[in-house]
Parts: sequence; structure tokens; C-alpha cells
Amino acid sequence: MKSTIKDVASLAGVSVKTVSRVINNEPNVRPAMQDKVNKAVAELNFKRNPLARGLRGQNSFILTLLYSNPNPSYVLELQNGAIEQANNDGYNLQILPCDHTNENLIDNIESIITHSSQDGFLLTHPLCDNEDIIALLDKNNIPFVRISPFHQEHSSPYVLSDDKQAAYEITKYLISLGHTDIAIIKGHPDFGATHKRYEGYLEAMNEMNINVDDALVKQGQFTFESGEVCARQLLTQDHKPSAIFASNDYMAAAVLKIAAQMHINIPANLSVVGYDDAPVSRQIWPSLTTVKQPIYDIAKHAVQKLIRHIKKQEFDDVQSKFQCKLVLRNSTSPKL
Amino acid sequence: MKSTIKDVASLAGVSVKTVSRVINNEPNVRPAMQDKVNKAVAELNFKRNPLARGLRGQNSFILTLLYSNPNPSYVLELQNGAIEQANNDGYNLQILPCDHTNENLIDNIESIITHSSQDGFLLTHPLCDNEDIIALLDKNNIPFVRISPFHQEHSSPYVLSDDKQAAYEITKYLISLGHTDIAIIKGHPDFGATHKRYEGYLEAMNEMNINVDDALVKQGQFTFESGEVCARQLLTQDHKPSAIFASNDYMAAAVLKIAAQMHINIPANLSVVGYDDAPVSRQIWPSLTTVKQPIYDIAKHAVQKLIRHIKKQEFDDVQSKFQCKLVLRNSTSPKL
DNA sequence: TTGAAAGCGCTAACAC
DNA sequence: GTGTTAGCGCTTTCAA
Repeated sequence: MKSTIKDVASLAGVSVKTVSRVINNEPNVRPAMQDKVNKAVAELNFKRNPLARGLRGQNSFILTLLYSNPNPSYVLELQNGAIEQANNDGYNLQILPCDHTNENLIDNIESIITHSSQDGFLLTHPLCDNEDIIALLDKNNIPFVRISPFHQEHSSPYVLSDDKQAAYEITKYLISLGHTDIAIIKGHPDFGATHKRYEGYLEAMNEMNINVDDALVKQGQFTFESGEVCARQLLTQDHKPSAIFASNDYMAAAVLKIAAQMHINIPANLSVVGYDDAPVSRQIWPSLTTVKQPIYDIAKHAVQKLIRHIKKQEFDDVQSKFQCKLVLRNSTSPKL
Repeated sequence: MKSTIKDVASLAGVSVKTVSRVINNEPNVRPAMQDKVNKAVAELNFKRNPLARGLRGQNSFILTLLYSNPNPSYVLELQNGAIEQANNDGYNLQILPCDHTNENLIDNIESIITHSSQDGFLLTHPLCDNEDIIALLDKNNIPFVRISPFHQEHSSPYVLSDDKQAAYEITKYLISLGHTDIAIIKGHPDFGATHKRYEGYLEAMNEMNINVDDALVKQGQFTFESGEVCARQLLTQDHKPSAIFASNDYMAAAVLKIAAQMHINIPANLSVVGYDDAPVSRQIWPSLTTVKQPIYDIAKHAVQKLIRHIKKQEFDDVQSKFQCKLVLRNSTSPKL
């Protein structure tokens, strides 16, 4: 049977409180006592009952990861990093998928936070830019950490990857290959990443004094289908690009499809870059030059930040910024 | 503040036990009482504290989804279905990723089940064919439902999709297009699905009296890279196939890559089919003819089965089998 | 530095 | 049909 704190106490010949002190690393316990308790804990293979702990104390040691994101590999990497770190720190992670376009979103979330007990929230974009959600968490005094927010006014801590810088670099890379007619397919306007990536693109173009023709800027939605539409426009209009920066890999894959249908050789006659290093970027031919965000590390760090925030212990910067990595593959080549 | 059962009791002017009876739908409460309690519950927006409930009762209302699977879209669909159904039935779902190749797998799982409280496990393949895990759960008397097991001897309930039938159908489809030199790239031998899909292929070939040349049967690993290796062999050896059945979409995508490099036109000169309806099957050109498993429904059903199993209430079949759907896209065409 | 006792919110057991 | 009481395993007073 499962051992309880009482079992440990009687085996060690001390009071339950002393056991509690030892397992919680509280001060004021003599080393001799600690040894006795630790031995008993080991012998009985004792672990605290998290339910009882949560019921008694004011914290449940449950962290909630709230997301609304159609990118499975992104979400899974986020989950894995967050679970890893949470477990390391003695927390459980509750996974909470939701749909940011759902009308009842706020009500759903409210029902969850009012009637279960989580110590904190991890909010991914685009949810972390939703003012109603933020207001709700603030109202209920629930600590949260935002992952990749676009708006950064709020005083809560956040973690992000330097999307603008990465977009700048990948655009510079295309320019370094000799391209000047570089089109961009933007992402969904609700996502902060969309704007940051566009800014990085613009900065690189401006810095190199390359004029950005409006006709080379297309509004996508981050979906494969939107990528197809934009690619078809770009490759049939008067001003045709020699390189296309798609704001994610799904849309970049769509460019490859349209190019194949039009018998445009990639990368010989058209260079294409994506963003995210999604599985498809490796599963397609030519494989995509793209940008890899350190999602796993971001998630781990966000959990650490959240726990610090919950414990109000150490001082921590409000912002943590992670650098992305360019991944050079086969969809780009020097301009002929 | 959060309301408790006591608040409800005093507002309704009844005892806590009566409130407990009402919120748990127990019998022997007069309608008038029920009304009073329900009104108070609504007014206070009361919800049970799951921690207290779990601590007191012998069940925690936590179900654990244990998986070890490199396919993000599969895992996420599974999660979503399971979460949906669990929440509907008043359970929480704990997500537990693990690595089936990890040496300490059993110890890790044992540490989890010994010292936290879950009412039941959902086991996906290949974990559900791991005898050590099954023995561990049996030893601890934890109910579990297996998802897509290969070995079906164990008496615990399981849910699966009819992989053999789907593989049979997609092979028949290729045959119906006039193909006879149909190669198969098998999946990782540790996965039950690998064998079922191979069986379905063999059955279709045998039924149509088509001899299966060993040279057309390649051992893959479900990875893109293994698909590349097999495709290169198939397309360079003496006996070249006119159609290839890859046991999943990743490997099918790899076939497309190798074919592109060898300037083999798909589907005109080579038909390719995959399995799983993974995102890549839509993000690649030509898009893949493949098989869609009803993963979401399988997950929901598995949760229902698990809850019934936990409650030992209704009789339920040990096996639930779901049919897959052929998805016809652009990677297949009649043999020239 | 240590321990006894109370109680978190709920449900099971038992009384009425 | 309804209420009282005990106690799940733990941590938090507060006293020693």
C-alpha cells in the first residue's frame, strides 16, 4: 500500500510535523533528525499525496498550459518542455486546449479557473494578447506567464523568441544570395508573430536600400491554403519575385506546390524560405530553408519564470528573449 | 471567494450531506430539497473541489493518457478527443509523454502510479504491447484501456482501427488502377500497425492472385529517412514497382522526394499511397492518397470505455473496432 | 528545535 | 429521507 506521512513518522520515531519539515526543506531540524526521516522516506518509498497537499495548502501545484494553436508540432514541443520543467520542480502540468475563435472562450476559461485550483497559467499567443483573458486572470489574482506576446505593456512576465531578428536574418540571407525582388507572405493578423516577422523583413530590406513593392507583400493566414492563394498571385502577377519569404512552413510548402504546378524550378528559378522548422520543412523536396525557434527551451523557461512568479521569491526580469536559428536547406540558391 | 459545500448547505437550509447527495445525483432526496439545493448551487456558482473529492473518496477523477509516439498530429488529435470526453464525464486528463525506448521506462511509470492517484490509464501503442507496463498496471490494480494494441490476448478492453482492412482496401485501390508491381514499405517492427498493414496488403495481393516479389517488400521504420532509403532501393533495383504503398505518410513523402530527384513523375509514372492522413499528406505536391483513422473518435471512445471499466458498471465489449477511410488525392493514377 | 491538534472540502458510514 | 460525525493526508497554527 501507499505510505503516508504517518507511516514515515512512526518508522522514524518522530512527529509528523518533523517529517513535514524535512520533506519540505524547512529550517530548524537537526541533521540527526533529518537523517532518520530521510531513511524512513527511502525505506517506505514515500511520496507526498499531491491531493492532500493541495487541499490543505493554498497551492495545488498545478500549472495550466492554455493554448489555441493549429500547429501540432509547435504545441507538442511546448507541452514537452513545460511538462519536463514542471515535473522537475514538483508541479503538475494541466494541458488545456481551447479555440481562440470560440464565442464562449472567456466563459469557458472562467469556469475552469473559478472551480479548480491552479497555481498559475502559461498563456501562448494569440491568447496572451487577449485582453479579456488577461483581465480575468488579474481579477482572480492568478499569476501567469505569457509566451510570445505581441503586446508587451502588461506588467506580467513573458518569454519570447526574437522573431523580428530571425526574420531580419533570413531576409538578409536571401539578399546575400543576390535576391532583391523578395516577396513576403504574411501570417494571420491576429498573431503577434506575423507583425514581428514582417518588421524584420522590412528592416532588412530598408537597411539594404531595397524598395519594397506593395505587390510583393501578400496577406496570408498561416494556413497552407492561404499560402497557395498568395503564391499563385505572386507567381502570375507582373512583378514576379525571385525569392519568397513565407511567414511559416505551411505557407512555404504551399509555394512549393504552386511552383511545381507551374513548372518553376526551386531553388534554381525561385528561392523559398519558411519559418518554424515544422516537420514538413524536412518532409518535402526541396527541403525548406527556415527558422527554428527554441520552443522546448522557451517552454521550460516559461515554467521556471511562472514558478518564481508564484513563489514571489526571487527577482526576475519581466522579459526573457530567446534567439532563433537559421536552418539552411535546399529551397534557396543564389540568384541566377 | 470560492463557495464550499457548507455555504451551499447553509444558504439552502439543509445539511451538507443533502447537498452532497444532490450534486452527486444520489437517490433518496425529495424533489423540493433538490430544488432548494440546486438554487443555492446556482446562486453561489458552486463547483466541487476536485482535490477534496479525490482525497476523500478512493477515486481522483484523473485519467492518464500515456503515449510514446513521434507523430505530433496523431498525438494531438488523440489528446483532444480524450480531453473532450474526459471533461464531459467529469474527469481530468493527465497527459504523460514518455519514451518507449528509455531504459528506465518502467521505473518512471511505476514512480508515477505509486505516488499519485489516477483512476485509470489510456495506453497507446507501442506501450500497450509492453508486457512490463501491463504487468505493472495489473499489479497495482489500475484499470486501463489499450489503444491500437497488436497483441490482444490480455483481458483488458481495447480500441482499435481496422488497419488490416484499410490496408487491404488501399492495396485493392491500387490494383483497381491496373497496378500489379506494387511495393510496400513496412513500418517499424515494434508497432502493431506495421504488421496489420502488411497483412492487409498481402491479403489484397493474394486475393487478386498477384505474386508478391520479396524485392518489393522493404523494411522501413516509419521515419522519413527510412522511407528515403527504401524508396531509393525500390526505384533503382531491377524489379521496379509501378506503385508504392508506404506504411505511413512520412515515408510516402520520402518516396516523393526520391522520385523528384530521379525525375520520376508522380502519379504519371509512379503511384504512391501513404497512411495516416498526416498534415504533410496535404502540404506536399502531389498531395497523398492515404488512409484516415478516426483518431479523435477512437480517443473519445477509449475514455468512455475506461470510465465504464473503472465504474465496473455496464457490461461492455472488450473490443471496439473503428473503420478507417480512404482519402483519394493526387499521388495515384491508373497504370499507363 | 520539536510536537499536538486543528482543519482544508468533501464523502462514507451510520444514526435518526 | 435526512443529518451528524469522522477522517482522507497533509500543512499550519501555536504551544512546549
